[in-house]
Amino acid sequence: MTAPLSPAVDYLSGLNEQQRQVVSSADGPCLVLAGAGSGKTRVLVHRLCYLLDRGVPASSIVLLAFTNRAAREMVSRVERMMGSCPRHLWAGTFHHIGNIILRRYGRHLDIPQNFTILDEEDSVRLLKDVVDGFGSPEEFPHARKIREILSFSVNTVTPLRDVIASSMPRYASCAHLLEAVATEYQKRKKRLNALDYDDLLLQWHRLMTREDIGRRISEGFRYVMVDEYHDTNRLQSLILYQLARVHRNILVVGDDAQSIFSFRGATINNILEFTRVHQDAKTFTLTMNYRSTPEILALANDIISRNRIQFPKKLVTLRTTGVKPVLVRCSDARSEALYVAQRLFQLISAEVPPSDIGVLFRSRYQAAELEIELTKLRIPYVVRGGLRFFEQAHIKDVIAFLRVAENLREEISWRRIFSLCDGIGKKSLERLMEVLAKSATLEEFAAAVQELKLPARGEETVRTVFAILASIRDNPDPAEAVDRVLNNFYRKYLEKHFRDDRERIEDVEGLKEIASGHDSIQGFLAEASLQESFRGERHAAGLPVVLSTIHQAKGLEWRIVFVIGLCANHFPHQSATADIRALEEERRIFYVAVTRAKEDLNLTYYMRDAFRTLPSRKSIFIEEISEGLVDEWFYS
DNA sequence: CTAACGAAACTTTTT
DNA sequence: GTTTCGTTAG
Ligand SMILES: Nc1ncnc2c1ncn2[C@@H]1O[C@H](COP(=O)(O)OP(=O)(O)OP(=O)(O)O)[C@@H](O)[C@H]1O
Repeated sequence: MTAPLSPAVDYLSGLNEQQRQVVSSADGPCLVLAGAGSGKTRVLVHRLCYLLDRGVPASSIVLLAFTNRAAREMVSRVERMMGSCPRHLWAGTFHHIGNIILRRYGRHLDIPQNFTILDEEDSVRLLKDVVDGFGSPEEFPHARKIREILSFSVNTVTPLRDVIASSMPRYASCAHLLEAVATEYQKRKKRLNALDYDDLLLQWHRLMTREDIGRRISEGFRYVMVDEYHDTNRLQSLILYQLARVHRNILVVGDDAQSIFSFRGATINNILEFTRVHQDAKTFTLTMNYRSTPEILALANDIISRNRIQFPKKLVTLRTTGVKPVLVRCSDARSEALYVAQRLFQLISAEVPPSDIGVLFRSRYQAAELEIELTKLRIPYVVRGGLRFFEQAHIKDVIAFLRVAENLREEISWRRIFSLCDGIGKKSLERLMEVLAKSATLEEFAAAVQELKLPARGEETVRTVFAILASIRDNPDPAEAVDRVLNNFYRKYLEKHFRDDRERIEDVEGLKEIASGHDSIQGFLAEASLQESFRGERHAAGLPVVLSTIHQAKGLEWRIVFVIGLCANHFPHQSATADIRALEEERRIFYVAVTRAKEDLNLTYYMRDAFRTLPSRKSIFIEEISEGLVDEWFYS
């Protein structure tokens, strides 16, 4: 290999000494432990460039991030720095990488190449079906709850029984029944040729522990890098261990104070045990914050210092003095929305780029009032959090057609499709499912349905469905497929059943546009279940203001940040106030929100909840702020 | 057997 | 706001 003309030293500029150390010497297992805004992500990007520059093939590097958006952002930064796009770099969430690997090597585990990925709603539906089959006599948790428990058990690598005993003692009495449900659920997934989100990790791990194939995969990955390591779970740490077992070049970066995903099994034990699990691991720390003004950091430090079960940490900055964070009291949720909307309007009128502004909240519903006001003022925005674009009912309805075209056995989508059919009710649906179970091909199924003597109207709609599916199979172009479903069937359904059919049709047309970026249905379906895109994110007019849950704002930054809804009733979340560990995690969520701001931080709360007779008051996280760290305003 | 209507009971955070 | 349940008419 010839020496590159541009020396690797380029990628060491724009870094401080501690950061340079990591970029140039993070071989072997390395843990970078550093606070918010200290340049962890920047270090990963520079390290990537450094490796590529020295001739490491992109295809032998895997970058695991918490969201696909974050991974894309890092890759595009690499691209900007190197001036070219690194081809075949592995970058994405654990689930995304797991999906690719299982498509490629799944046959070693008897997983067919065309498996369907069940999203959360699909899993719950399947579980509900299983539970109904059991006929629950006593008090039994809701399918949603069961999914949560099973998922937690998989992600923490803990037997179901232990999960129930430790976090769901209420259901200890029916633990045996829950285990039976779990077993049946696994069987049903197998029969449907489907994997749920947890399986993407679980089966990937199973694959990695196979001596032959696991070693071969690991051999392919010379460098493994992980961002946001504090929000990985035990199963993920086991995958990483196997993934890096040949070359042992594993670089993880994280900050225990920003761990906010314990509800899906994330644990800072992964950080704490890293040097023990990976022999001879090096530890690096970055101590300088480059993001925020001293005033913002003073508040952040004050907030996190209230946590008892937390390693003490103080952020230090070189940035010059700015303005104190502002705390604004409003009368109710609407007036808070009015205040924020007006401020945004002023800022944007004063030529502040909307993309410099972020509005953050604990829960998705807290953005509702603000959305109304922003629409009135014609301020473009996107909301990140809550229901993803691909999880909307009308999108899933259309996707269901592509899913069964791809995987005939996938009953969840069949049920979905048939319940859209005029003239098909509960009884016909069950009969159709019985026939499906006995059919090996689409033709067989269609033929058997003819014999069924469905009600006349039902018969006709079902025939339309089969015609559409046959045409999708003959011409498996994703965009064409979406178009055919919409125009030969679904448009009529929407017009008949919904007042907001126009919007929904627009969404489906948006779906078609996304589909046109794919040449295989399988690739398109993977995007639909694994990408975290939200409504309006794609075709947003101009640069929209971002409204985001704090969870979705991880790793991001804005010059101006608003954190809204800091009321006792909403933040910390109600169910998290009793348990100290849960409460401290809520405090970390607030800490993450505050540390997103570079220069200008605005905190708002209100005194009256519209739908409650109880008065509201400020969040305890606001109450406990030390004297003199914020300026208090009132808005009415 | 299906469709349509209204009441009631949920609604944290994510892949 | 949305899903789920029961009731009733066709
Ligand atoms: N050496 C440096 N010189 C100048 N700016 C820097 C330096 N290191 C980091 N920054 C800037 O500081 C900001 C925070 O960096 P980065 O996002 O990498 O931090 P982080 O540690 O990943 O933060 P978080 O933990 O909040 O995700 C970015 O705007 C980045 O460009």
